[in-house]
Amino acid sequence: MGSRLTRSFYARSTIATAKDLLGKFLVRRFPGGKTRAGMIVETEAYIGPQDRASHAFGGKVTPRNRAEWMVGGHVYIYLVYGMYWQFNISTGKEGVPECVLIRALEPVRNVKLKMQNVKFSNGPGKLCRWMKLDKSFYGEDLTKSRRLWLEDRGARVTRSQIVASPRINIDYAGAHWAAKAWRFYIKSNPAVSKPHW
DNA sequence: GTACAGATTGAG
DNA sequence: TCAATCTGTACT
Repeated sequence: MGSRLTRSFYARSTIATAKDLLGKFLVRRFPGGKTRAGMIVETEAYIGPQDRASHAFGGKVTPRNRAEWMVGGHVYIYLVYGMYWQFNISTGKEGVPECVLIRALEPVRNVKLKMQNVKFSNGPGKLCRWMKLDKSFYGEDLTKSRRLWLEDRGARVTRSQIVASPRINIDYAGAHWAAKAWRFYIKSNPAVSKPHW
């Protein structure tokens, strides 16, 4: 269908990648061959070690966050609140702890199967449940994986369609970092997660 | 070993 | 408005 995104797409500026991810398609292939796809409509950039909201703040390396340090295009997935997976993609060069959190997808409509509903994927925890993503994907290379990758299917998102706003639920990072407009979403898209402003 | 809070969600 | 639910991380 579309063309898979390659290393050069991810191994560069995190902010630019977070914006360019809007309109790209996340594709999941299940055992047996069935696939499920959704268009990315909302992202957030995390730019450690200086970013207080980042898990790599201060240059910290832990068993949980080591995937953040990988070259762009690898999966960084972790559990929050004891029950929700958060799907991130590493960005930049190896040794640079930056990543993009995928916060919402617009399901690709499948006329043959039952209609997909945005309610299944309009939040970071929900989209992982919908795509059946968990710790087993930790560190997976999206440029090579046979069960998870990203595609450009020709959808165009213009600069005027991109809204930048503060990231969600990171008040612990302090006013300065919480105010950074590093959350990006497609204007008026029905699958964007709750808080709009 | 123990304490504690979190890049969320859905129910009340 | 708030509980669910559990692991990583910090500290004793």
